[in-house]
Amino acid sequence: MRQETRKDEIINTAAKLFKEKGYSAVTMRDLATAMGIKAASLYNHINSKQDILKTIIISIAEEFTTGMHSIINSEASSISKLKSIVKLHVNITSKNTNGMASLNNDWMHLEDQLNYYLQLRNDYETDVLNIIKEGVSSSEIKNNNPEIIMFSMLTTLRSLYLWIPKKEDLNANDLAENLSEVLIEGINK
Amino acid sequence: MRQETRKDEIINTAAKLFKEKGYSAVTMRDLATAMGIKAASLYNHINSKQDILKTIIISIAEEFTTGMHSIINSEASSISKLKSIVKLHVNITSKNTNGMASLNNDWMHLEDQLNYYLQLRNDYETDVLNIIKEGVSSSEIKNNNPEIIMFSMLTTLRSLYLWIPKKEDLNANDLAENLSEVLIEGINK
DNA sequence: AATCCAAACTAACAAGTGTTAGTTAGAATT
DNA sequence: AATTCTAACTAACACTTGTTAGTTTGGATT
Repeated sequence: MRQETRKDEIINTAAKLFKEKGYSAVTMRDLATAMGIKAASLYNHINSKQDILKTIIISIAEEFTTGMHSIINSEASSISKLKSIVKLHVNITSKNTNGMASLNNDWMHLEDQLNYYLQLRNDYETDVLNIIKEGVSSSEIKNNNPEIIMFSMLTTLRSLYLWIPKKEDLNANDLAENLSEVLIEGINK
Repeated sequence: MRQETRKDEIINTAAKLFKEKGYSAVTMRDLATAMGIKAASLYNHINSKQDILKTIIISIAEEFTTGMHSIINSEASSISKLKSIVKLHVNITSKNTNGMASLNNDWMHLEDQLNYYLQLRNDYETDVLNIIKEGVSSSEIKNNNPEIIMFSMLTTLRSLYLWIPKKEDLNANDLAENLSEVLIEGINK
């Protein structure tokens, strides 16, 4: 457990503010006030506002990519791969809801790293879609439009950052379990 | 079919820009450039930047409220009420994807109307939740956590604005049909 | 012909933006 | 005791922000 540096504190505080108002609406003076210091002092620790955003988003995006690779390489049914994806989202989001908000809402304000992010995101979606298509081929999954299934799953999972903080009583495993059930089995009795 | 005024053009253009970069990142000069005029000229037609956001968001929010009321007052099973909600979202979103983006992403930048918006939103969620709970009581719907069901449905439906423009070939009815199937019946064969 | 009006313009404003330069104070290390 | 490091500070910069005031233009209405 590496201990939290001053830089980490700034980045975490920034993520929290970005979640509330969005990247563009948060000023360096807002961030400084939240830290209890003056704006100029921030620059002893960070390079730029943009660099804060980059740090927040890219690290999470890469975490998802790593997780997805290990799911793809596992020998498992399509359904159980989808369940692992649910778990992956619940786990990463639980650890860092504020960062997930930035990833979801402020990725378009990335500058140098925008294309890299878009590539990671696109690859990820393709991977999910392929798992669903495999499931359809092997008759595990109903032959609905695979893109609609992907869209529905991913948008739900991407919105977890809004929901997890409100339900702190529900632990991560239970949530993943319940969510898998709803997403995969439906709700009709 | 009321014809589009200059003010409407500005608001629609603003919604498009807000979708791409978010309310805070769009300047009045950006908007003016997109309209092919100077920033000051905008003020012959609109009162303020904030007023544009208000117009975009509140009208849509009220449309949802109206739709929900007629669904609640209908004599229908819980499942078919949920299907009507899916249709409501598909219809409203199809008509105005850009506005839906603002509603989803920039509501927190509302000033005078923020509390009103939050009230509409909260009432709407409560209505959805009650429909689900009724369905559970009447054994139409599986006894999963009703809040998880609501969360999953609403986040999917709220993200339609991202998806509909990419799939213009799919007509609104087919999309609503497919989406209902996935959300209600699940994907497991 | 005179008036009105919609819709654009130029010029300017006060406030706020991210960031840099240079400095200071205390704690830790040599 | 001298030095380095961490983390703050003040002051300032060049630029951008939303918005206002006042003016001009060309077409429609009287």
